[in-house]
Amino acid sequence: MKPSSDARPGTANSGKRTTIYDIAHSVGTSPSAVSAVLNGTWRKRRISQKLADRISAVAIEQGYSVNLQASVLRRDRSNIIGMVIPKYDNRYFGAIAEQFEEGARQRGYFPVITCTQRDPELEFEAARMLLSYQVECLVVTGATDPDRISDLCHSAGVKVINLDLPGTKAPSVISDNFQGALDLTRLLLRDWGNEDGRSESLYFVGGRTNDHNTSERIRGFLQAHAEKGLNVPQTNILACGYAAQKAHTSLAALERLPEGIFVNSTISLEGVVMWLSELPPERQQRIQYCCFDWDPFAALMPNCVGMAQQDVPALLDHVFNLIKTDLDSTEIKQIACNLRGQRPSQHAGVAS
Amino acid sequence: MKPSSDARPGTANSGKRTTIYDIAHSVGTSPSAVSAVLNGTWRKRRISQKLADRISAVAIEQGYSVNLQASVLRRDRSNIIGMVIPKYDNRYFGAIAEQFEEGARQRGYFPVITCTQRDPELEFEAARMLLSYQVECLVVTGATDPDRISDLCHSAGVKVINLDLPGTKAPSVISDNFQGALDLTRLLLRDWGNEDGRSESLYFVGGRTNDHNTSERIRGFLQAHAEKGLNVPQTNILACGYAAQKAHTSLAALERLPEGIFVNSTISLEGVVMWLSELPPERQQRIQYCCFDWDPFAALMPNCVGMAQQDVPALLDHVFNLIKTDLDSTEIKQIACNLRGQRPSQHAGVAS
DNA sequence: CAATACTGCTTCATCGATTGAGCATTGATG
DNA sequence: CATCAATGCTCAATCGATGAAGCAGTATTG
Repeated sequence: MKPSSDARPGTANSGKRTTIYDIAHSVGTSPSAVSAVLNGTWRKRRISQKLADRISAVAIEQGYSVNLQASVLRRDRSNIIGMVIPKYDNRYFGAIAEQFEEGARQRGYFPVITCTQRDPELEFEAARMLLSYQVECLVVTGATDPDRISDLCHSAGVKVINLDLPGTKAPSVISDNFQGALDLTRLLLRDWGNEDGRSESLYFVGGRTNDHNTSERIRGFLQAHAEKGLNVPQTNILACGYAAQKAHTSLAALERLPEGIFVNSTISLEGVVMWLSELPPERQQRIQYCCFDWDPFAALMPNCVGMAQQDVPALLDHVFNLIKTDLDSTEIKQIACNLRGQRPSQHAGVAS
Repeated sequence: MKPSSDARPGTANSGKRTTIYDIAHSVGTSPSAVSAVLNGTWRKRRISQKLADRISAVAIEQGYSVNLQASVLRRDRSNIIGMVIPKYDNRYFGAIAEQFEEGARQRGYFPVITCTQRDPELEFEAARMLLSYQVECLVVTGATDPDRISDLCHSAGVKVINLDLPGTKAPSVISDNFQGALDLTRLLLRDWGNEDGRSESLYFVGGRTNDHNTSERIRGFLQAHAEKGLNVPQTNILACGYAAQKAHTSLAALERLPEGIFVNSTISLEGVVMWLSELPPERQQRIQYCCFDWDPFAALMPNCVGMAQQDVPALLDHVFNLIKTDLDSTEIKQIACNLRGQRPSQHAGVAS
């Protein structure tokens, strides 16, 4: 026997946590029998029903719970899977986090998520930390430099998957940003040049031109304009980063008001609606927008023509499939977005 | 020396993770020297600068990272603090999660958050799981039955703190729901009986009457009515739970349209605005609402008169203070909310 | 020059759970 | 009755990191 033999049987072992040694002592058996009973391998290890029952009873009575540090250390598998995510402050990342946890639990994993505030250095440090906790697999969501983290994981023999933003050194699962942006822009441009008599090209607000998603969305945005024979001046692309304030500032700096805006994320949209709300009502009403990503309130705002909702369940299904099949490609899987148009009745409300 | 001596020095130890034994072997020194160097205690343990440098170099070269399972098992402290949270799908819980992580990291802890989908059984299981990971402290956010989790933690000698919803067996940090609801209701009732000629009492939508926050908010709601000499019929309280769909259904079932609604959470508000958007525009415009909790888009919706934003930084400050001082009271600390009124220009927009 | 202090490292037990190997005991078989 | 198998359990090594104790060497002191 090893530790604390001062456990008073029958009373909650206050202070220190109960171990299998405490229980073995109370029951008068060996730690290995206790271990077998409590981790479910006791039938295989030929422990009698009677002893198993006694051990279980004492374990419950003393409020035992395994020390997973010890357990994981001994076994080869940790059952922990990690996720690095930039923020929790919008529906997209919120849904990813929730469904990652749910999917992980369903598959018998213990999920650990770390939020890294879009800070590349923190992303890397968080990944390192998760590796130290022996994660079996790491899902890197929306990372600025996913390849650096891929290298880290490979050298530790840990599976990595990129989500939302692709990398070149691990399989990636992302949305079909080009098609989504194309559809969304078409929706906003649908009535352009008709009844309303609008003819200018749209503005594009938010994101960073050097990130893959933004550049793909710009490509879709431009193609939709080309289809209509519209030319987009360089100055209409305001890829000002992912902060609400930046979008606000960029728009406020414009000399002439835009007629329509393609907003690159709900975060940027916060800045856009803030800016809109500061305009006089009659000017507000002229400005329509659409937004990549979905939010239940934003979708019902008066000037919102449509949103592209990323298919989070499908994204995570693919992630978990990759985890299972441990395919070690560097393929980029693209998932279609769901286009959500404005509800008709609200639309009517605006027109009044 | 203990494990894998087949490590080829100079190459990434593919497959298996590098351990201090591998490094000790490569450098030609002892594991304990390696341990001391890599965890920073080497000066205290009188390791020479020269040896420390060689060890560090090899560690970096081989991509070493500590096995925290082993490390935590050996030490008495884990540095892990856990949080159980119901959802990530709104700004309030999103902000709590983000700031919990940030605050924890600043204080040298490793935060682990688990999302439990408002499922009491999952809340309990998740808490149990976090205990198995040797958390030093557990923050239980918005739990249905926090006391049951408190018992669990006490028997394991682990500190617990309730956040958002109070319990009786651990210190709690919550918002001042009564005062917040009182202020918010007053705001919505401000013009009642004047220009608009409205005289009915408001409706209260969302939450559960048997949860502390909802009942406190109802108390504030009623008091604001009493101040105006308004009587609130029992049928105006629609505490239909925390799902958007429930709020929608409850409102749709009403025979007469309400003139004003106090919405108990942004989740419920989703159902409310959905319901509103389905009404004909001229009826929509008559219905004003306010909402406990804050969301940047919801705050700018045409019919929104105001929101009560819970003070997440202050809430978490108190949580971390409690963790530090390990006070074992069962006190309930209440934090004031910030009332956020509708921006004037948007208001004007609605009136037009 | 002996006693003492200091430097720089290694040895080994330990944290708690897991698991292959092995030891009694009982029952079945030829 | 000897042999073999099955049953029910215990022993002890192990996972990787940690740190108290200890052991050589070198430097300092009286």
